[in-house]
Amino acid sequence: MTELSKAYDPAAVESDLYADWIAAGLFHADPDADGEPFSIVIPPPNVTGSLHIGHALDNGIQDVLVRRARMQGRNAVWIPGTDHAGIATQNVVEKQLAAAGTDRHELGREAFVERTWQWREESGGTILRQLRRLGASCDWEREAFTFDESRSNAVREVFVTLYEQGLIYRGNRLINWCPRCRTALSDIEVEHTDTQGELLRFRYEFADGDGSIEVATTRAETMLGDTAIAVHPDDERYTDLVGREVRHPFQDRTFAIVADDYVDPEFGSGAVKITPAHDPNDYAIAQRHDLAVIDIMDDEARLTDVVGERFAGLDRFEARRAVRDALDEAGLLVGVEAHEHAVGHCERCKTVVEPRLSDQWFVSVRPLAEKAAQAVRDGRTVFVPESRTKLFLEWLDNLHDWCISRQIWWGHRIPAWYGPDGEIEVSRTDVDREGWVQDEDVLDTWFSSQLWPFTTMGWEGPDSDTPELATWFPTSVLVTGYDINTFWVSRMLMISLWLHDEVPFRVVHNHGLVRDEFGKKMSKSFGNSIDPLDLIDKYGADATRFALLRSAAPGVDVPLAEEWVEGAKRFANKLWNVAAFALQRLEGTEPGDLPDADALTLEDRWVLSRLESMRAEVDAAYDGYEWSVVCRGLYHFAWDELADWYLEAVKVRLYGDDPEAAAAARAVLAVVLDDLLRLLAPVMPFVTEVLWRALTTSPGGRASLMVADWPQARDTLDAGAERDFAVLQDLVTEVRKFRSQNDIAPKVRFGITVASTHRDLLQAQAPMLEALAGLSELAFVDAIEDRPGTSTIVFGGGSCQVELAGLIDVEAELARLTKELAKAEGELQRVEGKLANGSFVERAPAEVVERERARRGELLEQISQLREQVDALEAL
RNA sequence: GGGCGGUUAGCUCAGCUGGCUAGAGCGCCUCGUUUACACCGAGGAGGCCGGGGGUUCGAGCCCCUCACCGCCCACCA
Repeated sequence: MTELSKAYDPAAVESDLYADWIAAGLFHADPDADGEPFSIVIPPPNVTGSLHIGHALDNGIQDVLVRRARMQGRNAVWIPGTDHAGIATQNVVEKQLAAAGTDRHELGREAFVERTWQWREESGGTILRQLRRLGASCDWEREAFTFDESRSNAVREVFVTLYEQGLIYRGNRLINWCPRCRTALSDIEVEHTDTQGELLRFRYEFADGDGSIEVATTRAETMLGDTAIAVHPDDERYTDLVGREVRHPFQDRTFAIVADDYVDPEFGSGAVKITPAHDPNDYAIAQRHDLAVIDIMDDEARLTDVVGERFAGLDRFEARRAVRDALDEAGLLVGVEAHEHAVGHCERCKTVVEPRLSDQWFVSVRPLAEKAAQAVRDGRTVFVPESRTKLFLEWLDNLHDWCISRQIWWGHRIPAWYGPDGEIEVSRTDVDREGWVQDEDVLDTWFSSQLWPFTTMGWEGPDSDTPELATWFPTSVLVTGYDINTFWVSRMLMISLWLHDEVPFRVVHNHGLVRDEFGKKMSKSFGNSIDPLDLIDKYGADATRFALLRSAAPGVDVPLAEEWVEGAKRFANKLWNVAAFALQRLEGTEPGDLPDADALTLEDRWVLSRLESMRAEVDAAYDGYEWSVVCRGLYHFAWDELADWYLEAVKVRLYGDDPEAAAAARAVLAVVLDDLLRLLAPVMPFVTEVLWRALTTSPGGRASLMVADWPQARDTLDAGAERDFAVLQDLVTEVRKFRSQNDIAPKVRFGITVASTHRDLLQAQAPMLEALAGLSELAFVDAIEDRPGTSTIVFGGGSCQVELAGLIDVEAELARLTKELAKAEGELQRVEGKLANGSFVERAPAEVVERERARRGELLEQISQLREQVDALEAL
């Protein structure tokens, strides 16, 4: 046992405790150890990142899960690591180069990659270091990196396997291109935002000079690559025109009008200009009609020479204006109107994405998606909340092939080699032959992170047979925001089922996004973001975790304000003081067996019953990922029941002169506190550990709450005790109310005369009642006889009479009573109405009707007493 | 264009399969230096549970409808 300081100071204990846990090896797990396996792999944060509030929530939840699993005796591991984050990391290093007045091309590929590795050695560990501040109990000996040797071997193995199975192919197709990053992007790396643009209507003149046809576009510059005009085959306005040629106004060429179902006759003129190289729909039409494809832009989205001298070299946005002016000049512009439409932006740098035709590598996702969908439908992986399931399945159903090649340098190089005669070889080992060169591109970051649940356990190929895989794969649960279900969760499911015929995780727990206290998204630019490290500095890791989890429910966004974290710190401090009190009074009593039933007082039986009911509720909430319920249950029990009532009630015995009674009280208090600390430990690991160690002298001397047993159900539910205690609470509360409303100082003690059906109970508990309500004595009578100069306090179980002489302010008391009377009469009216309703009495369950009848009785009683009191006061 | 979620006290939210005399935290008001805690204690004020309709003995909870807000998905120029 140790003395506790007056207030809890998180900073004073957290780092030492964390070091202590590490030194004791408590985070490290052994696949061969006993216990039902439990495993989580961290969603690897980008090496470029630093801990933001969303990570704090995500990892806080994971830590809660793994800490509880350990206490439950499971063989639990939490594997940490980071993602090399291809484009994001490359951008960071490129910015540094730009600041230094150079760029990656000047540096050269090899030196650039070298430099990026160096950057990651120096700065890449930031976020994992910060996670330690949060208390994350990761098995740091197992830290992995998506781009380290083992993970890279796995990536190559998977690429080659899928290639051999025909699921990876190279093709010249229209992809999303970021002209700033100068790389291809997958569909989901494109963010669509509604943008106000212009819809330009203009005419193409027929080649024979006889008339024209009107088309519309939001991207005027693309007309420089038009190779057809499409109309709907059933559109009578144009039936005769199909097959006719139009002349390009700025280029010396003509092209035809074609008919295609894709065209919506209702939109615009019903005729669509077709730019196969720069629009996915147009590309599809071009394929159907065997149209020419003219690529008009370079990789920075500048127009190339093919568009003709007038526009060559212009940026696409300059060109948009230039083409518009040129059309106007040529008398072809029909009109310009404001037009809102969705424009795709690069997820990483927010540049407008350009559809572009190029040679890329793709994964054919259909077969993989089907397996994944089936596994989810079969419940082999379940989503929490369940409502995400449907969304996820629908998304899987509509997947397009996945473009996996990126024209950047930081990432896994594609294991394909090209021979001098255009041969391609995809290989597990480097091709080192004269004249052969490796593909310049690297793989999408998600290609490696999709393998994470098994590569972190040492999988590098079908022959891998590590104990980690045997024990911990599939993982137990994956914790992420719902925002990356598509990016990552889906791909892990697909690839894992495809390669192993096994789901990567049994549960996907989606939490929400952290928002500010008004529900606004936290963002640096908006100035409402909160730095979790600041919170930890100011309020402690426990408070930060508790505040986040307290408003977290599956799939629901989490609002957070700094004051709420402050509130959580106050909770930690409250616990601290509860324990401080206990330490003073326990006199060495250790948590152990409960005293015999006959040694338990009413408040003991009450608190043990409440404890058990809280334990059951909280335990179930842990199982259901209902974090706010977990937190609320623990908070409410600790503060409103243990501290406010039990501790106060138990003082009578602790300060009393009956040693046996005091010993029993101490034994119960020790057990209750011990269970509470255990149940709270996963959420607030630091303060609970300090207090638990202070309250427990373990024989080994170095025991930790981290590996203490998780509380089991106790046979202590006691409805009778709860009912009886509620009577006492009600009496105490009513007396306090009377005192407060009549401005009677706390020091002033007064006696009451009680008439109650619970006379024996109240009589037995008189010392406690006197202590809690500040009474000088309790006298008992069969019935209150109303007398002038007295007031009657009604409580749920009877009433008591107070001599008013010298105690109260008559006017104020009268006003209060009148108001209360009106309220009671109003409610009586409601109850009478219900009971007067024949069908209610007939059809409602008997117990419900009975409850209303009883309520009527109580109200009648209360009203008559109130009336008597009013009369009595008025007589004064 | 499609889908999902929300609308309950000043703010942020709980309210499970309909029985609520609708709760919590923060904020607000009054009182209080009672020997665990002023990072506290006691008490209090404050809600036509978004609008309208329906089902039911009974609706914050179920159904329909409208309004507003938020999010996700989407290759109509």
